[in-house]
Amino acid sequence: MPKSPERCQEIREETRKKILRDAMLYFAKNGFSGTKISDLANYIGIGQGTLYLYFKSKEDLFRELFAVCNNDREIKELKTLSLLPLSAKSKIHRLSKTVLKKLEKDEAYAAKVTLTTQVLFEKNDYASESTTYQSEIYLYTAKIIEQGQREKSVVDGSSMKLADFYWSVVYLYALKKLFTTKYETITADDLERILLKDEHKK
Amino acid sequence: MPKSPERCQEIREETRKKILRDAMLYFAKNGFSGTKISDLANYIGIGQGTLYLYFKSKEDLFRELFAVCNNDREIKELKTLSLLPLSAKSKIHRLSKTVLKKLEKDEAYAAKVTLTTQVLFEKNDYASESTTYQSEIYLYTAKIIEQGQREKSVVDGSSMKLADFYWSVVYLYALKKLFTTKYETITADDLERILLKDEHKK
Amino acid sequence: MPKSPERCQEIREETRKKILRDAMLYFAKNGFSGTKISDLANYIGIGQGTLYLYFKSKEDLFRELFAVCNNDREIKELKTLSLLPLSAKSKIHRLSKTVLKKLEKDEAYAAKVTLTTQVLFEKNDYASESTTYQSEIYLYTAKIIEQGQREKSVVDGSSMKLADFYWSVVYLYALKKLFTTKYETITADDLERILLKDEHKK
Amino acid sequence: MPKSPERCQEIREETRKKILRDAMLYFAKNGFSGTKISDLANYIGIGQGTLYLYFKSKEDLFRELFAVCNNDREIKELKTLSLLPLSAKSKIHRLSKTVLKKLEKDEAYAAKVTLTTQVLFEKNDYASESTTYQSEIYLYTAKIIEQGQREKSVVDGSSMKLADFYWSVVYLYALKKLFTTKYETITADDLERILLKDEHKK
DNA sequence: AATGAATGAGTGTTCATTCAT
DNA sequence: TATGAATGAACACTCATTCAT
Repeated sequence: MPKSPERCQEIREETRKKILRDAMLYFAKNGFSGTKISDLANYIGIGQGTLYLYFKSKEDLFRELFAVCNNDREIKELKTLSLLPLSAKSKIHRLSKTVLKKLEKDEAYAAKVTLTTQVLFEKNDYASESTTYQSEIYLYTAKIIEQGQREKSVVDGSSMKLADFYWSVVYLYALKKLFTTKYETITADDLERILLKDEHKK
Repeated sequence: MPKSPERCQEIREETRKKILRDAMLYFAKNGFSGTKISDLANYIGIGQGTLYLYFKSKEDLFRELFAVCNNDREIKELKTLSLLPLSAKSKIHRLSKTVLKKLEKDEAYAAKVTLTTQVLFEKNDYASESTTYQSEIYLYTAKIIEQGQREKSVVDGSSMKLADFYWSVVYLYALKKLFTTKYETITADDLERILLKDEHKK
Repeated sequence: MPKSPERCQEIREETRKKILRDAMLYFAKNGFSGTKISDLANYIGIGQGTLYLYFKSKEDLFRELFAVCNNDREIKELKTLSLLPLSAKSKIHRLSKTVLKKLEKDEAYAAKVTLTTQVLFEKNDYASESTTYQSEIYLYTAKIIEQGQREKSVVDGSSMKLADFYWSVVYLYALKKLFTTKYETITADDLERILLKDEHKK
Repeated sequence: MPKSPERCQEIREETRKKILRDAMLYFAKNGFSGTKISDLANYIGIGQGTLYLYFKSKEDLFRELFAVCNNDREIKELKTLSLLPLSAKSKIHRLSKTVLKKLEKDEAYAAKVTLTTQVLFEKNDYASESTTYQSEIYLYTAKIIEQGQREKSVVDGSSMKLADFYWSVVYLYALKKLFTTKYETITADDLERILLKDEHKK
């Protein structure tokens, strides 16, 4: 006496989404080896066995999670930004404001960033995937930086190094958001200073 | 006839030191729950049982490790620096150069920093100790920052926030040192830019 | 769909009972430190892990076992007997016959008695609980003995000492039952002789 | 520069004796699997390694201990007693007094008895040796009992069963001596009552 | 001969995964 | 489909035995 097959499929998809969403936060807070399936299932509010109806293993769940994190419209947005007919300085300003706002409002965003970092700690096997993803983000950021260097608004130095520096700081504050109860977040000004030559005109 | 008691004591102390030193690196690279006692013992080059002659449990070993990390002359050095009759700018310059050099040369330093960060990930119970340690480091850094703000060489804003920002970036590059095979390190200039108002005079 | 919750609870309770029952015999035969969890689980016919779903640790299992042993209707039965309007001699006779029959038929009874004794060997920490339990048994036995001394059918001497003597012999034959393959059990007459003055009237 | 070889040998023998003596008590109180070599060595007051200069293994030490317990002049004494031209009643009286006095004064005797019993609990493999030993003791006791039955002073029944009963009670009070802090010991009268028909002549 | 630090096989306990319901 | 009880491989820890001194 099945419900309409489509509806059924729909429900499955919803549960799967819920698991991914909740697991992301849980893994982010506890790390891979620090996460027990029993605790995780309990946190999500489902039975342990149910997890295995949706994912082959703990490893598999983490892998998919990680893929979801990196499969994003973020790259597109950044690409679009980099192509806009604006000064590098204002692009950097816009980017910084957007990113800090997301960090502030969206815990899932922080979790996503944290997971990416965690891979460095625990699961170096995924590092290559991570790198692939980052490289796109870095690529477009580096483009903006190079534009800024031509416009003399951005400091000298390897554009990739600077892009990495910039995003590393973003990662850092994602961690802080997730793990520190009371922290003072940096402002867009602080974040921009990593790249911008000076602020004396302000 | 027994071994000479003094020599015996000496050997014990040496072994203990060796364990702490090696375990620090291993824990830093693998995290607490990612570290198996058998692997760790193997890495150090001793039997599993030997570990338990020196430390009551895995937990206990980690705890002591963590205490060692935070019991340091570093605080003193920073305090001394903060009291020197120098401009804030040159203090910051000196500090930045010293720290980056240490990061480059001393893997143990990177490990130490990483462990402190790891506690945030896995073992929030130690967070308070960590905070205590950091707060002293932060305090003296904040003093230098305030001096710089009076001298108009350092950007405006909460001195604690800025100190936190500065050291967070240092932590970040410790992580990179330990986990990333190929990374471009930042320069002292990059690090200083976090605090300094502008560099147009350079 | 979940199993019906009531049935679930029921199963849990049954398994728990089974573990307690089987473990009692196994511990009785092998002692606490002589019992390996793997062997015990195998003997019961469950997985090692299953034991830990029902009991926190080996220690905990033993403690509960011990509590079960001492939580008994036996005390009540003895109390009732002591209050009946009968001669001490016939009370002692009745008690002796009952006890010897139980020893003969019920291996669990022997195991129970043995565990109590074992505590003396290995786990003196529980001795006080044990003593509490025994003291009630002893108390009512002593009452019967005192009645017998007034009736001149029971030998002189401290009633507690005699009660202890009587039950000690019972314990002894419980041990024999459990550990000796071929042994000649004593008769009720033999057991009674510990207390009764003479049998010349028989 | 050795001491005279004989003296050397002598010292070895003394140490060996000391180990056997102390180990007997320790094993008796803690059981075989309940005894750790480290604890035992500490109790004796020697290094762990030293034990292995005198005994091949823990097992070996226990085995020798057990042999020492059973290799005794006790059998001879009992044999002599059984052959004396005395009434069975007075033989039983003499035996009972001697045994109870030994129990009272000599902790080692209690330990010896306890070890024998322990074998039943933990190390059934030695049971046969134990039985051999006991059988001699039992044999001579049974002879006395049979004499008593002819003389009408001892109760009817299998003489071996009665001998076993008698010695079991002795064992019991050895256990009590070793493990119970405060206990009331039985008198020779109590012990004799196990065998003797009546005491109305007293 | 004596020691106690070192070892690793063995034991207690946990946890990812399976499976009966 | 959903559950959680059951499992055993894997892990933390212990302890009889060895060995350098």
